[in-house]
Amino acid sequence: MEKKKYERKTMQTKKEIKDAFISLIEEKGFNAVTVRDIATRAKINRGTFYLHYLDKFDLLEKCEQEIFQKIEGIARELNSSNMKELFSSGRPLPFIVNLFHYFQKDASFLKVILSPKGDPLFEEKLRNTIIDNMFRNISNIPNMSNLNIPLEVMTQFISSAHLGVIRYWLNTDMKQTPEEISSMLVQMILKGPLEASGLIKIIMEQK
Amino acid sequence: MEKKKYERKTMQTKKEIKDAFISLIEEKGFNAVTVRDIATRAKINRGTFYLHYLDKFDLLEKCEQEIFQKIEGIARELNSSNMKELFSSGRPLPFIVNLFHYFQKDASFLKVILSPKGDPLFEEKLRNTIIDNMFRNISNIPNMSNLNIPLEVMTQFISSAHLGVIRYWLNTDMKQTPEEISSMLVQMILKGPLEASGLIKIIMEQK
DNA sequence: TCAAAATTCAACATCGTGTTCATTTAAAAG
DNA sequence: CTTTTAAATGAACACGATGTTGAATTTTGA
Repeated sequence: MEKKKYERKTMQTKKEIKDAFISLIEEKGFNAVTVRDIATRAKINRGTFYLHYLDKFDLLEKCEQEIFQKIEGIARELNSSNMKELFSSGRPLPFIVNLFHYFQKDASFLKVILSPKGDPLFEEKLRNTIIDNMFRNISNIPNMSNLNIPLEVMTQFISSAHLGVIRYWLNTDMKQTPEEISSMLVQMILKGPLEASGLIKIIMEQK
Repeated sequence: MEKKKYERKTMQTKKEIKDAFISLIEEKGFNAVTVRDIATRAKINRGTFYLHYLDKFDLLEKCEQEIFQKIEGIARELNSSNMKELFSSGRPLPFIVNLFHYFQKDASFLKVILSPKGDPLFEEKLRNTIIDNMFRNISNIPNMSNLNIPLEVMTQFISSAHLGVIRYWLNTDMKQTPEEISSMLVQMILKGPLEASGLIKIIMEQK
């Protein structure tokens, strides 16, 4: 009760700053947002902003850290899933499903930050996180060197495809359930997108 | 010979501006680059910059326009390829192969502009261009509404996967030939990345 | 009510911006 | 080589965002 005495007040101010920040990124893009803008929108003094953050980059970093801490939490609470089981079952990784569930909750921020108005570095970090958790126990597999396609090329393909679908899902207001969308993803990964969607069949049946 | 009299001089200055611009984006990212920086690096007066461009955003736009004009040229010179033939042959679309050939030439700019230090909107525009040219004659196909996976989800998956591989290829100094890398891509699209790479087989053979 | 913490307010030097205008430099043409 | 004319320079300007300071004020919890 010593250090937390005035915590509530501080937290409220920080929340107002973050809310203003997100709405401003959505409107004009992160780069165009100024500390003035944030202070005005949050109805605080510009000096108050600097009591909590070094600058707008610091604020961005703090916001992103929150997200990654939650993702780490999700990854930790899952027993590292068995790849072999995944591949034969055709079911999405529990990590991915839970990720979509979480994204649904923090959609407003994630949608903005993953858009072209947001932070390109965030997408890169998120891609790496997804790959790390997806192939967590794959490094010990031998004979990796003689793949038809370099492992790195494949992981870039998979992680980018995931991010593309995540971005689309957020931008279209999450019409599908987390289970539906992650199931689509795993089907496209396992069979290829043309086969999984059935499009290839339709095209082939045409004269 | 009326208007082009002093064209050479102008062009040289513009080239110096663009070269300085690209190297500066690579160093500090587009957002951190100032007109001052560009003028200093290009060894011109700051005022001279404004004789040619409105601001750094205008310069960025002009640079990107050049790229898209070249891509349009590539798309035009190809007879719109037959999807059915593509799917049964397992060969990459000529458009994609030619795109990689062109990317190899303008690699220095494309690598930078597609990186997190570049312009996120450029990637989005490039993704749309790729999809437009890939599925050019697909809108007339009936029964699209009852696909297993919404067409938009599939196209986001495919275009994002392509961009991921393109980014990787540029960042690793294009170790594969355009033919090789686009062949990997089409294999991953047709069979799925795990099957195409052979990784799934290796994992399944493990006890 | 009182003390501490959080916030406000005004002021400051610094830097990048975009514009201007007179001047200088350099290229093409005679 | 000289003239013409476009391109580039250099200096100055007002503006707005930055990050910092110190004193005053408000809010909070005890």
